[in-house]
Amino acid sequence: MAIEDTRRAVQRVVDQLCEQGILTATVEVSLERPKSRDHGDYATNVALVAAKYSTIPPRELGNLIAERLSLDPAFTEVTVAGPGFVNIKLSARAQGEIAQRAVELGSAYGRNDTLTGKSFNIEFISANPTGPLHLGHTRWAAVGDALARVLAAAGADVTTEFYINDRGVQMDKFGASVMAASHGDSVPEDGYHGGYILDLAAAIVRLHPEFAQLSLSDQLVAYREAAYALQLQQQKDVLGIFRTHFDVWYSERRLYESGAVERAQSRLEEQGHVYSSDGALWLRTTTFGDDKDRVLIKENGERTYFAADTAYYVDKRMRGCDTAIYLLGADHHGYVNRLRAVAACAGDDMDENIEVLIGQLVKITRGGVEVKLSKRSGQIVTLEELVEEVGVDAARYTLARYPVDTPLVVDLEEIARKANDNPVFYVQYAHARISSVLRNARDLGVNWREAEFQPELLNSDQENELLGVLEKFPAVIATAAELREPHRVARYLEELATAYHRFYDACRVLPRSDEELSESHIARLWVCAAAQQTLSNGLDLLGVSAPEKM
RNA sequence: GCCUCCGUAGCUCAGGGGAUAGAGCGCCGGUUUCCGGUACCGAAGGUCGCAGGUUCGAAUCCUGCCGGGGGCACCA
Repeated sequence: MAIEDTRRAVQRVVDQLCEQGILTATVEVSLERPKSRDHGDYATNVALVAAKYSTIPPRELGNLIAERLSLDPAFTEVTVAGPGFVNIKLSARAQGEIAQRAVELGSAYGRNDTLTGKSFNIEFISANPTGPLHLGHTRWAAVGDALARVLAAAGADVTTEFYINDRGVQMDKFGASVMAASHGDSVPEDGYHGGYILDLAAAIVRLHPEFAQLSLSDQLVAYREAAYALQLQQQKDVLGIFRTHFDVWYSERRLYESGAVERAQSRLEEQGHVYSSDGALWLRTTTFGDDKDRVLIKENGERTYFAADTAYYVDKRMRGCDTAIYLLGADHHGYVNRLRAVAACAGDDMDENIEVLIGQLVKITRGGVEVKLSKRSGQIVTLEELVEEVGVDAARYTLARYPVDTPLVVDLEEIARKANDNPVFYVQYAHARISSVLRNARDLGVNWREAEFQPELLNSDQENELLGVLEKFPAVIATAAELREPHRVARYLEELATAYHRFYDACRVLPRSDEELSESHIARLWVCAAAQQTLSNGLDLLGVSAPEKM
């Protein structure tokens, strides 16, 4: 019996009390899984909350609720504790059915419809195509991709998007740097200095020897465009290795070429938030909480980067998403208010249609010594290097298991050296261990799926605990999606792995050599399969593999 | 100065108003006749930055302060 069924049962009792005039108003029942097992499978504070609407003190109210609930055969024990908590113990049968449900739903177990009918556009990373992706982008690759999967698992329609900043002076500096390198000259002072510039230059000289014949100004363009194409492809390749998929790669140039910038501007003008001043064209973002108004078109006639931002937002919405989610680094937090104001200026609801998630930066240490990241000096740790050093699974899991608003310190040596102590391996190990047990069952000719499953046999503390954890999975996904916090999935998996290991330690799954196969073994195999499925589903949400052997 | 995030065990961090504040690492001590010991059990370790407030109840919500990170462009 799932938590929601139980909650409804309690709700019915509370509603009844209201109808009978014992409560002057009914209250929404919230049910939780208590931290301590002594407090039952489920607990509710409803008596404490409802006491406001009654002359009866909380504890007595609790007794009243408990009395009525205990009539339900699904509950073996309903008690009142402390100031008035009602603690509920499920029957082994009601609890055990969870295993069967998880197995039968398979990869769909955990999916729910809390966000069904809502569409999201999630934009993350959005790096300049002027260099390799580095660690600053990596947290977003892991978190953004996991968030997209979590939202989809909660029923939402999700589009992931990467915005390519391929216009402006940075691109020209990039092109000039590569051209200089290809001529054997030193790179301009304000250019890009990483070793990758030399590699790009060498590749282009090999692919396009004819560039040398062009005039210098034509060469600059040719080198810029060739380097852009190579660098963008390199970013795509690395993200592919990192299992981070983007549905849409949206180029800033396309934004201009498609007329989206003009369309957005006229949209904003229609809404009446655009004005001229000092020879420039402004958007009145202060109406919606920004510190100052922002310039769309500069005095010299050029559009600002901000103009492109507004166009991009309007374009996303016109392409059909309900909510545009932006994942930005803490160094961009000053953009939050203006972006929200843009939405409002475009006539949208800035609490509904736009969400900006700010993530704190990742500090990297290697053997306890901080690794300074600086693109200018070329001292960078790239996403590619990280993957080579620790692997995709460890990198993704490590970056996705923390809430994004806490600064993160990751020690590269520690992740690499102590791979076995890493939480990701703990979780993966649980999956591999179960896989092994199920393999052994197959080798013994045990066909547990065809045998009768008797959930009431699962009555030990460890089985009970494990089933309880399994049951929470859909709720964990729903919460992670609702709060945009995919790290909750990782934390949940660690809890599940622990519950499984304890179960495994206490409960023999397969018959020993001198034992006959019993219904109890069958029931435990169902639990194993349910745990395996749930671990696999959860790891998949994080983009981490679920190995059958390690 | 203004905005924002953070402050929880020696270290790295979980804890979306509830009961005795948790995990991993590190440290100390245990557990195995056969299913993966990369596991499990136990011990030690805390003024949850400080002070008020709201509440039956605050690590959690509010206010102020202290300390730290980041940000405050007609840059891209």
